[in-house]
Amino acid sequence: MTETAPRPTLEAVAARAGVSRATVSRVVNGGEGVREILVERVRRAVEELGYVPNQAARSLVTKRHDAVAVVIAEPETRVFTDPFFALQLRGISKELTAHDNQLVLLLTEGRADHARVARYLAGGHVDGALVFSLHLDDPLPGLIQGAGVPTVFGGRPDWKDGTPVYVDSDNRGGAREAVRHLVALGRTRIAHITGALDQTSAVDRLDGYRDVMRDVDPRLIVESDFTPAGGERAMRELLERCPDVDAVFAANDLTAVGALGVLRESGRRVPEDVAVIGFDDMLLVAERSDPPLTTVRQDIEDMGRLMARLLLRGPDSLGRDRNDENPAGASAGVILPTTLVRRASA
Amino acid sequence: MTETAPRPTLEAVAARAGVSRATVSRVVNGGEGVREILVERVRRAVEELGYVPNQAARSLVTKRHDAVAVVIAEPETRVFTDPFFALQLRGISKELTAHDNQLVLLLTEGRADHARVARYLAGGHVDGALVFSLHLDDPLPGLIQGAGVPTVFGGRPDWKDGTPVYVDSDNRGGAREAVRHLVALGRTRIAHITGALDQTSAVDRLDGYRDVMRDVDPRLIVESDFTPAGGERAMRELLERCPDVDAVFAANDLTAVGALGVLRESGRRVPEDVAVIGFDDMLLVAERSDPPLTTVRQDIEDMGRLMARLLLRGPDSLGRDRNDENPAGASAGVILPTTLVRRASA
DNA sequence: ATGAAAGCGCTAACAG
DNA sequence: CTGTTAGCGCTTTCAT
Repeated sequence: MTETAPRPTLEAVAARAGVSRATVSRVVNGGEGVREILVERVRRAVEELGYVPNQAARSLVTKRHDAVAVVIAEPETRVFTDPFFALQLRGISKELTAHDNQLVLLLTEGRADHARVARYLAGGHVDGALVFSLHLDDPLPGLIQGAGVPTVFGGRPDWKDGTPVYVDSDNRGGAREAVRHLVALGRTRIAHITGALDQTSAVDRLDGYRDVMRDVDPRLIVESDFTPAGGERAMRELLERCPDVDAVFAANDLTAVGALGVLRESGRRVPEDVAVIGFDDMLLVAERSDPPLTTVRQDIEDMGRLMARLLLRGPDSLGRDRNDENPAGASAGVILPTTLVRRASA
Repeated sequence: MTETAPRPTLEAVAARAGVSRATVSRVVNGGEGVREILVERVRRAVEELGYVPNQAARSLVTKRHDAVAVVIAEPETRVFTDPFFALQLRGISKELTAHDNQLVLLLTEGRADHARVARYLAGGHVDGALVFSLHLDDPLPGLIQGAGVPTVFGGRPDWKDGTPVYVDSDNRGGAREAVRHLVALGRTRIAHITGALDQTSAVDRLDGYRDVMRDVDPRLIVESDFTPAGGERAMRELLERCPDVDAVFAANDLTAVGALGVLRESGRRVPEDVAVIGFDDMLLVAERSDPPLTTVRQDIEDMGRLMARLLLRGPDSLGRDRNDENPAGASAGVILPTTLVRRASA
């Protein structure tokens, strides 16, 4: 259709405003130290010509890109079945937009893409990266760390060395609150169906459960995988091992819903016979399960926003304040609070 | 931490390989017409130095960016409650990656962002755009069309003038298939709960329903909004207006689930008394509803992939083949087939 | 406060 | 087939 009309350049604006390119550049970039009268003149020229700076040319000299990469590893997982992902992106997008940064999305499907992503990041095309990697053994975070790009992780990374900057929900605290609620309800045989334990979120939730249930009967802990089917399997096993169970804290809502089904099928009433609590507050399932699920909510969008903010603020802004209370080696993580949402299941 | 180590340039590689910059450039861009021996030498130098082309410098001269924008308008809508969005992005990402293109994500939250997006696209930062706009009266598509960037729309746009390139599911055909199935089941009082009629998908599904139900009792059509709550409301109204309804085709799964609840509550059995069919095959709800939902599936990921492919292939590849059967004015849309997935509800 | 000039790293004619 | 030479559009000293 329309040939890409040649866009006006700085030169054109300068000519039109009767000043030099340098002056136009100054005005476009804030207008510091330029006479008001000229600023005005340049502004008008920009307006009239519909001038938009050429980002490539600018980047070439400034070495900045005003763009950050968001890398999401292995999206086959839960990422594509729940709104997590979308909410996170929304939070990130809002924050980036507010700072005039672009969002470059990098999705990876296994090893094959690792090299590509690493190369891209190392290639200096973006000013930073926000990375989500769900699995503990994922080599990608390591590669990225090696790419020398400022990075903020989503979810606590399984790191030994260095102090990665990350943002996470208070999985452990949220789990504690859930279990305490169950205790307050007078339940004594409180079980836990774990998530996939190769993810820190699952580990942390298990730890939170253990914090409250000090010397719990180990049979009350069943390992699962965050899926509804996994929840069903786990609940069956649980019922077999401990028919007297009177409460279950599931690692997420999907698992909880699976458990709910098995419980009903076994003739038990929820919450009368067995109270159930989930995690995530995934509205679509938590609100519409039978009975509606009591669960631990995390503010996903806020998490995304915070990650972006941390990244843009620069590597030195975190845990390195003037009055540094933070001895070397402390982890630079930000933990977001969770809240218990009471519905009918507990 | 680490200062951005100065990245090696073409110059450096050239020096190391003992050739000119031009030769290195040729090799890096395919190596056509360069002696094998030199190609080899350059390749090694690139390898050893860890050279990565500076995209900004390249774009500056080629005017290409190997990047496409994905703009998703008004994500407060359903976009953030179902996996649609994520699947679409995955399809797009795969295709773009295969062609070494980057994905720049532009999310908009209302009018305020329109100008920003328009400016960005008009700014010539990307080679094309894939745009999703759900609402008929959304001004964004118009702005984008005006930006002069090659664009492919996701979902049939509500266009009068021009022939926008778009990809859509066969909403109308899918609806027809669903309703025909209901007819084949021997149902005679087949109702339709529509989606939000300011979206073409809802309109098309309604049209599909009408295609089969020629002179249907108008009271069997209830307008709704694609939400579970809307489905409940609509189903209540329907039951009141037509207590003899024996089947309902809901505009999507969420709506269908809402209807399911009301039906159960009213003492009707599904599918014995009333058969129900949804649309989308949103696994999380369709598979786990009670009873599991018979529904029309669309291949969302494929839709994304196709959009990207169309865009990369260039504006002239579509409906403009040598043997042009397509008179001027024909719409350049690609419609993807849907499939009826039978579960228990119909 | 403003302009002149020198590149940023790369590709694309054009010679040779 | 390979090297030389111009810029692409912008920022940034450095003078003025």
